[in-house]
Amino acid sequence: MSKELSEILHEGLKKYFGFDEFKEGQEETLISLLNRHSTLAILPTGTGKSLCYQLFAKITGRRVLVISPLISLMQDQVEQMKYNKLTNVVALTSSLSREERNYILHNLEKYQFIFASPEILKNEYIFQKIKTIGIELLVVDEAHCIVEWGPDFRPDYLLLGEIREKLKNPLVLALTATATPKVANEITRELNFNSEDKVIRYSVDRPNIMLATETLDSEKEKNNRLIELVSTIKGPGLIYFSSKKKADEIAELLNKKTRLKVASYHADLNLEDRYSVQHQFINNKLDLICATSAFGMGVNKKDIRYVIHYHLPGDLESYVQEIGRAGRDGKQSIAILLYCLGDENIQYQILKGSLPTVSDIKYYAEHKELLHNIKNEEFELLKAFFAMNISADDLLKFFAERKRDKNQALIKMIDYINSDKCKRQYILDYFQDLKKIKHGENCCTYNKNYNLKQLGLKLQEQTKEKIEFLDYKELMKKLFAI
DNA sequence: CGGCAAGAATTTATATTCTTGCCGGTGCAATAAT
Repeated sequence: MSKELSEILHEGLKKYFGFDEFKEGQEETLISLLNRHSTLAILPTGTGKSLCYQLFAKITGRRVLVISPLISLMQDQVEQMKYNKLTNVVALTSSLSREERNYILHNLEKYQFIFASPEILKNEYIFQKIKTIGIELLVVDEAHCIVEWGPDFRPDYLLLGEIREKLKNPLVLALTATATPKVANEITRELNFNSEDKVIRYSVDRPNIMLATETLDSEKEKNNRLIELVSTIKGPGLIYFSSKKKADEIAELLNKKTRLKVASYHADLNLEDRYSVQHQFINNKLDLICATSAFGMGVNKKDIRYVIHYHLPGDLESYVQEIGRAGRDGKQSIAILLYCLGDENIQYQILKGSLPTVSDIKYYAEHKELLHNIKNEEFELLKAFFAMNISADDLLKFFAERKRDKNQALIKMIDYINSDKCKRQYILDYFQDLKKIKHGENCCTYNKNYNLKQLGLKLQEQTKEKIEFLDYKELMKKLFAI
């Protein structure tokens, strides 16, 4: 495009960050923004997505509001930016003391970068302050949260479009590492993109992560295999579970049966323990973490060598996010999914439990006043949707659709495990990624098919070519020093 | 859903069969009680 813009950008990159070259996607994103197009940038993990809005703000002098899903993430970002001499940064969160908060709100115009959660913007007083000083770029970090969390976990993620309107429609930059075209569409729709706006997409493929799935006959066998794997592959490593209890249990088992230092990580840990575990892991004081999906976002450890899934996640987006934490240093790494027939029941139950039942929706639509007295967490969602003035009929439709979508996504996840075609190609196809890969060494490995019909799940037939696979054990030997 | 463990019940005098219960993730903000 414009040569001049590119020059300005490179100068800024050198001046503010000390780099000579942009990473994949950064320059394209910046040019799109400078041309006044709201932009959804889907860039693989580790490409430095935050540099995009930081450099944009430095060059244009504009004020930025960054929507971020986690307080810890905001705190890390603020710290990181201050370290990089970007001092006019603040995170507005519930962890601030009354004094800090008052001071910040009274001096808000001093800050060029403001971090906030979707929830805190519901606070009228805080929102008015932000609105008054004026926002010229609205950044939505980890934008897949809109789709992943908005409909049934953090409904305030569905209010971001409204927030944008109330802020007088500033330019938007949405950032994520994983989004299928469908998810990307939903993100741009929620954020009121128009036809001029841009979606920048780079391949989700991570060539240095070998993909493996193994099917085992029993939990015992799975545990033995796990012990074997973590004792063979040189870490650091990460094991994902769908259950907090199992994560604890296996962490204990591995501490006993191997020489590794293992800790578990999930939402039952208090903040202190979470911090402690994460930092010990980052500083190589721990070899291995047994975690639920609570672990990962914002964890910047470059040398994770393997990610093992003890349980399957609910969809391939989550799977790609989770395995993407391996090999950020570009070195050969591996993702192994261990599967036992029936494992998907956990996900299926989680799925069902995350959505309000038809009878609850119908009942409370008629008796909304009763909801005010219910403290139970699971009714918070219904409260939030009723507060958005959505009719019972629309809600029923909405959740039925949500359930169908999540079911479909789970079926694809299971199909990925059982598919005997190239795993990498499978993922690329799922994301409708145009990159064509050549199946070869260190690509993937699979085991034999299981009868999915036995699970009561219907599947679409996939056309597939038979591919020659290398010997898994030989590969393991070659890849990893024992 | 479905598999498994703990406890109850049945008789098989101490082991077996039957029944019941349980599993299952992600966080924000703001408030209340020590």
